[in-house]
Amino acid sequence: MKIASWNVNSLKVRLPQVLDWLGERQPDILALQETKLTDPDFPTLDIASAGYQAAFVGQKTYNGVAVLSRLPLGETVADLPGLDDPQRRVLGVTVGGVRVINLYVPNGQSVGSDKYTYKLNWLDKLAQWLETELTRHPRLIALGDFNIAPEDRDVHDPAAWAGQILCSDAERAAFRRLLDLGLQDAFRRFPQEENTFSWWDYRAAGFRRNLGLRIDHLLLSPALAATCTACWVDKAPRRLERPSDHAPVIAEFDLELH
DNA sequence: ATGGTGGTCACACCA
Repeated sequence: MKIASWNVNSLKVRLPQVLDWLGERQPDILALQETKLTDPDFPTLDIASAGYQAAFVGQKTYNGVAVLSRLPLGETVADLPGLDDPQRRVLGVTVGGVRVINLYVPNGQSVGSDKYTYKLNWLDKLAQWLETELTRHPRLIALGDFNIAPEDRDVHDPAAWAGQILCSDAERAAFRRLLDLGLQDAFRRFPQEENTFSWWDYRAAGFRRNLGLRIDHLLLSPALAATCTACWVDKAPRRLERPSDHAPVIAEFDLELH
């Protein structure tokens, strides 16, 4: 069983790449962020033709999340409890006994800005909700674009990024709080090459020079972590023409969904 | 100093 996360930065533009990638990698579940589509515009038929059902919640221009699955989708939720938020950033779905929580964490813009305050409050509400969800669902994965580089080794130039947005102490503390709930960073359960990232700025030839950050994560409950056999970043789609600025991250499990 | 989107054809907003 494979579960993946990919911030596609417009599903309208990236749909051909997503369909190709589904065919190549054959994930059981794919969580998408930044679809930037309203629900009537979601490409349900194209995705069904590829063999996947879809749950989605979107808005015009910004945000938007979706979960694609080969198996039927169960209980769905699209809001963080305690946060009255028109921004479509959360989609929880139960698939084959696994609780899948797809997240597009706010970017935060810059430390100290209004958007930064919103991000930290959002992460506080997220932690409270995940604590509850973990009591209800032993097998849980919280995955997506967290917009947080958890440690200096997740940053191409830690000195330049020190204290900056995506790397600030408060953001990293919010990420650690999720780990303190018992969630495990799937990527760090396995040996990895140094300077492996999941996002590279479009500007200044960031990808070619590997000036990236690891901000896309798959966090596993203990029961799910026990079955995880691999976690890796697939850089291939980032090399294509007109790529997303993020690469997909995949976790593999010794587990059959049913 | 790039890219996606929207609403206009030049630029603002967001990442």
